[in-house]
Amino acid sequence: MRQPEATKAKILKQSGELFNTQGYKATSIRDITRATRLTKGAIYRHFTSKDDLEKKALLHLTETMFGALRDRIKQQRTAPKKLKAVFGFFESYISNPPVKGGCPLLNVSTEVDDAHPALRKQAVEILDLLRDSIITLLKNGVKHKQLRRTINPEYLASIIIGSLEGAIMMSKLRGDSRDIRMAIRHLEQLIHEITL
Amino acid sequence: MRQPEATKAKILKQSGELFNTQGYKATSIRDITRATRLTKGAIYRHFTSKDDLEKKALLHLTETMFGALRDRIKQQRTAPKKLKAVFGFFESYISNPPVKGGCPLLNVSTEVDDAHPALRKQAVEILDLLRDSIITLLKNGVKHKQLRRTINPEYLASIIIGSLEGAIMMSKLRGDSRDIRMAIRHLEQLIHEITL
DNA sequence: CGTATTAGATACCGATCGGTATCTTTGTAC
DNA sequence: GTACAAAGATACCGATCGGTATCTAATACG
Repeated sequence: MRQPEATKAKILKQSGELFNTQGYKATSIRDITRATRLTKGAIYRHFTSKDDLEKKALLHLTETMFGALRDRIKQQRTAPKKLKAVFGFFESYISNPPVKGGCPLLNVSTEVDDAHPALRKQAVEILDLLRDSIITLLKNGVKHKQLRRTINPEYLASIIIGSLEGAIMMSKLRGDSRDIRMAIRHLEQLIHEITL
Repeated sequence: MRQPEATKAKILKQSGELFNTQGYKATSIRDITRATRLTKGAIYRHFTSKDDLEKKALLHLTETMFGALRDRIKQQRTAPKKLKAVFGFFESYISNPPVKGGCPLLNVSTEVDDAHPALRKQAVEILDLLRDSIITLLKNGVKHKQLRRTINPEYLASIIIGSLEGAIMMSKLRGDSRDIRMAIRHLEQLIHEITL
């Protein structure tokens, strides 16, 4: 019955859900022991401190998120369709969340202040990764003559991510998907205008 | 030296700043006593509980925010200019914040989950107020023949608020105003297209 | 089978949490 | 000036915080 790797994975998964729903500071070790049905001893055997667990749980959330996102992107062959797959992925945060609590990037970035520099750095890295993925996607679209040569990929990536994250905030707050769907409608129009 | 109203106002202001920067749950009564140089006795004289203080501090933040926003809107005479004033207000959250910690709506909405129903309800009310202000602004623009009759005010309001909030999240995380400025550039283009 | 190692449980640490009861100080009315 | 009410300080409550030392039980290996 002793499976340390499975135990560690369970702690990462459950604590990730708690951090992403309740917040990092607001989630106690005790909350995690209740969720995992383990004890403090088990948790501190696998992680050196709560900060350590926070960092690794966020990393796990990020990998889950980007894994699901890449799967969706891969299924499409052209840049416009790949972009729409990205939009669909963000809509799923409301309708069928890949991780509980919504977008880990949005959640962690609003929680971290200057007192939490490690998590903040990690949040910037997540944003950069997402941004770079979309920029690459747009540039490939230009290269393969699917998108207009005149576009500004950095600018468009910022608009796309910002619109989606803001809409997720609103939709999650209201508990319905209207705002995220409107954002997607707007972004699809935007993509349509730059599609060749 | 005894000025209870001034004391209460000080508690509201300082706790609002702390809640808005560190988070509501993450800010302790002790943090507030340190910031105000008062004691627990003083705080619990003016507020019945921490929950009560959280609610009233958020209300105070909201009033400050909408007060500053309305001032900017009033200074402009036409709907397109009033909208640009709204954009400028959101840009000030990064360059010269009217309240420390950025947008209270964004901050509170990502913190509240189902365990915080009172604050959540208040957050929805703030979003509704902001949304309705912009919808009214757009409808007045149509009425006075400044904006096209064909626009969808509810849709546009959602796009505008979402883009701004998402961009604030990114700009605050990165510590520079590039993302919020790009969002504003995009929204100004959007307004230009519907201006008569 | 016996033994070393390690996963995980238990019990405890000082500090801090939100909250309350009580006391002192201040301003006011007569 | 004295009595009274209100403002704020102090001291304490039980519960919980993150963290650690120690103990037990399960596995791997000879």
